[in-house]
Amino acid sequence: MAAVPRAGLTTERLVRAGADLADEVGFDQVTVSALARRFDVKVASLYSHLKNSQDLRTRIALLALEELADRAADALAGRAGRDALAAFADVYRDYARAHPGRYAAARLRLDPETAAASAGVRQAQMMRAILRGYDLPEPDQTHAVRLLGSVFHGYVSLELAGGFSHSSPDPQDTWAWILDHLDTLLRGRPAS
Amino acid sequence: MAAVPRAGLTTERLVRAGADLADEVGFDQVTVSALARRFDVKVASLYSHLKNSQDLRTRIALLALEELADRAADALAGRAGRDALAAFADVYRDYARAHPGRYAAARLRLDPETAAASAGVRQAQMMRAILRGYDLPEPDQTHAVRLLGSVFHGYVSLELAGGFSHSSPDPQDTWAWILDHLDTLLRGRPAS
DNA sequence: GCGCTTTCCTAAAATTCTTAGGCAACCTCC
DNA sequence: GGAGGTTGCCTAAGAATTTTAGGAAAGCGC
Repeated sequence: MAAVPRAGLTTERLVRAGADLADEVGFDQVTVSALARRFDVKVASLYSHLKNSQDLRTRIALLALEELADRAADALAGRAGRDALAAFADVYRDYARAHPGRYAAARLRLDPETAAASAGVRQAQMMRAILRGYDLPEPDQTHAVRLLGSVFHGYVSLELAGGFSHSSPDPQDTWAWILDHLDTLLRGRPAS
Repeated sequence: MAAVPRAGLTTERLVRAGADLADEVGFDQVTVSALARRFDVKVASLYSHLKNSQDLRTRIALLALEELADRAADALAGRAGRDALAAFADVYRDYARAHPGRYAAARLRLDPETAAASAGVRQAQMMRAILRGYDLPEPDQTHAVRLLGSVFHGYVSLELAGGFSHSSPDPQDTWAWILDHLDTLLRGRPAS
């Protein structure tokens, strides 16, 4: 009898392949069936490694949050102030552009306890670390964390949705303008 | 024979009901089947009024964009400066909180020509009208349009995703803080 | 080699999306 | 008021996805 080689499925590999699939065809096109096809395996086989379709999506989201946090941590090393702010912001923007499916996954609504155990927490901590350089008293610091989160997510999200495409000025210039003004705002001094 | 009363389906009614459904169960749970159940009608019957499932979602998105633009236009009447800015921002936030499914629909990626014919264009025009009160030269005005869009969308989106829940300070305070600082930023003078 | 666990399978049910074609209700026009 | 055309909703059917249940075989430890 022909030996039937194992495909070597693991939750890890499935989630990573699911993330790649998301980047290629969009997060909401990620399906257990498509993933099975990619591994040339029957659909039911995946259910030994994944609880269900939602479980797959959640795991991709957690992977994306980890990757984002890792990159942010790297980018922040040795930086402070405006430098740190820009580095952090660029990580977000670059990640979203390079991995739109993963980025969309990271925006998935997680139930509170899953969210609390995710790398999203690390991201918030890094944001606070950046803001320490601006010496804001509470509750301003928290307000600022929320503002930065909103701007970064909002901008990246709109740019990804094609909101700024084919229009001048260059989105890159807007990005720099925004970072400049955020820096100024956090310093409490007027823009040039 | 028992008279079989017509359900009175129209594209209009279906889209409105679909939007309500989105608010109740989430935009991505909006399905042709669920909509048919709601009208107590067979699924295939909807295909006389809707091209397909994607068509339904697109129409809900366009409805939401119209509603948002209408509310924004109402809110802006007779206002200028910081007042107009806050009124516009509150329309977004309030709409998203009252109609989360519709708001999610409004974030749907539309193909460029559909987007160009949507009420999204009116929203951008209103944003520029608000900014005329701040007297910004180009390209700063465009940068500012993008910044405001990012902040409004980003904040509302994060708040809706539960990002600020159960944490102090009150999100309402953050919202006011952000609007204050945006106003200041646009004026080019330091915050108090 | 012998069992045990893991891995992947077949089979089957439920749900959704979509198209094709039919009958009956309604509107128009004589 | 009936004839004919149009519209509205139907039945039927196929394809895809999700999920569960249970089976066979591969590879591990002894």
